[in-house]
Amino acid sequence: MRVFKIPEATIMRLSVYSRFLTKVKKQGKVTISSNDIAKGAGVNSAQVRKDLSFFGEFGTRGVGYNVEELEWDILKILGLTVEWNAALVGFGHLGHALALHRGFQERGFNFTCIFDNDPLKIGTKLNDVEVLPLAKLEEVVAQNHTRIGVISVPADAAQDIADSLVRAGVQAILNFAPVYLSVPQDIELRNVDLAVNLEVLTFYLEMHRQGYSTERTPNLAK
Amino acid sequence: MRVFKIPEATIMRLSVYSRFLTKVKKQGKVTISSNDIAKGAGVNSAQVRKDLSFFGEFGTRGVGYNVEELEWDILKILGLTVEWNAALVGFGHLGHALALHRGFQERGFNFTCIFDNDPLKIGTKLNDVEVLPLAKLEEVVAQNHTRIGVISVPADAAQDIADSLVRAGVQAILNFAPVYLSVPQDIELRNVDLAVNLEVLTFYLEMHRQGYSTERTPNLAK
DNA sequence: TAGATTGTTAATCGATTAACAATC
DNA sequence: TAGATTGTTAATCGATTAACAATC
Repeated sequence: MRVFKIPEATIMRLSVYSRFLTKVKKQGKVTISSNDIAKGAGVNSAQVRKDLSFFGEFGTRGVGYNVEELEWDILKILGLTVEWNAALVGFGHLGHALALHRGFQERGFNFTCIFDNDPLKIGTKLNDVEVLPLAKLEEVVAQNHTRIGVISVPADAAQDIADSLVRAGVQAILNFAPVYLSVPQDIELRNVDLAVNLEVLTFYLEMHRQGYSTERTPNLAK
Repeated sequence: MRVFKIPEATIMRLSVYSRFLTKVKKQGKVTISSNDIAKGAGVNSAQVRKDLSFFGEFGTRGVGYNVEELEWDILKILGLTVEWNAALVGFGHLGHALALHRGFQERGFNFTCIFDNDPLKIGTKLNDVEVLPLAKLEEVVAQNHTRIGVISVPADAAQDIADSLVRAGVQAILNFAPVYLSVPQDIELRNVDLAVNLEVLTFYLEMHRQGYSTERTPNLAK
């Protein structure tokens, strides 16, 4: 099997580039340089060109990139030229916010099934989608061939949910619970940890307060 | 000024370790090895020891770490032995979920002021906190000496909000809007991009579908 | 003492960046 | 042709990991 090693940071940046290109396209720009993309994404231009070079040649020397074509090419790389269905598990405040999140809709993500164990939530509907009990998860997710599961349940329930999703046949899990989940090697798992990012901030504030300079690698987030 | 270079990945892992230690403490364990912490956080034991070594010596050779002491020491490093007040800007679904997010409360984060520009939301209350109009942001944040701002407004409004927060004197910003924000160098800025993480998953699913193996660096998220 | 596990060094590995030939 | 900008190489930089002496 062909092996294709791409830094994960590259994938994350491509996602950022593509959204920036969408914005630039709306402003009517037709052509853009790696330098302008870099400024719009907070990285340097060599990084932009290097990231793209993993996947081919997309620009014209001396000219730059066609905004619309490059946007489309990146969306193709990310698998975003089709819509994706996902199962949402946990319909609390965060789950609710995710289900309605504009940033997901804009990029073609749909939550086609939603699960919770709260009797007050079960049976309610979000648009056309009925909230189902957790007991139905494996059956429904398997039947729908849903490939992506999103976990927004409390930390102590998350591992059980992950296990259920895996048994139901999902191939990828996005986990919002602040806990490390163990899943089989062939399952793609990513964690979004809201508190971790806030704690990075308090760490630096605390360091500054103590009179330390905390120079560090410039990175995407800065 | 003393310079203190710590990989940001180390800080993020410390946050994960400390939550795992809290869990372990509740289970009644008194002592733990770097190997067990590593398993609980999905990293290897050398990484755990290296991460800690930036800040001192916390264990006993041949024995391991005292769970409660290490938990506390890490919280101290992260600046989490005190409570933190933050300003929340944007009280839509996501802002609402963040304000009620258990993972923030547990770690001592309070949103002591909330802003939105929707007349229907202004004047409503969340617990004791009244939602104020954006026009009040700079005045209130400055008066309260709020050091952290959290942005959960649509992408096209985020830069203006960031500018306001900076003028109001915040030192750190956590941005949930899917856009790169430009802020002065001395402001700590981190982005939580919900869609980026989902798109990393679709990228790998798409690669697999096309018959590529996407071996890559094992990392914290996996 | 024997076994266990830390703290740290040095090697390895991988990602970022500078520089420049290619070329529009 | 002169100027601009890409694509790519090689150098640099930084983070991870293996290995082991220190030591409980």
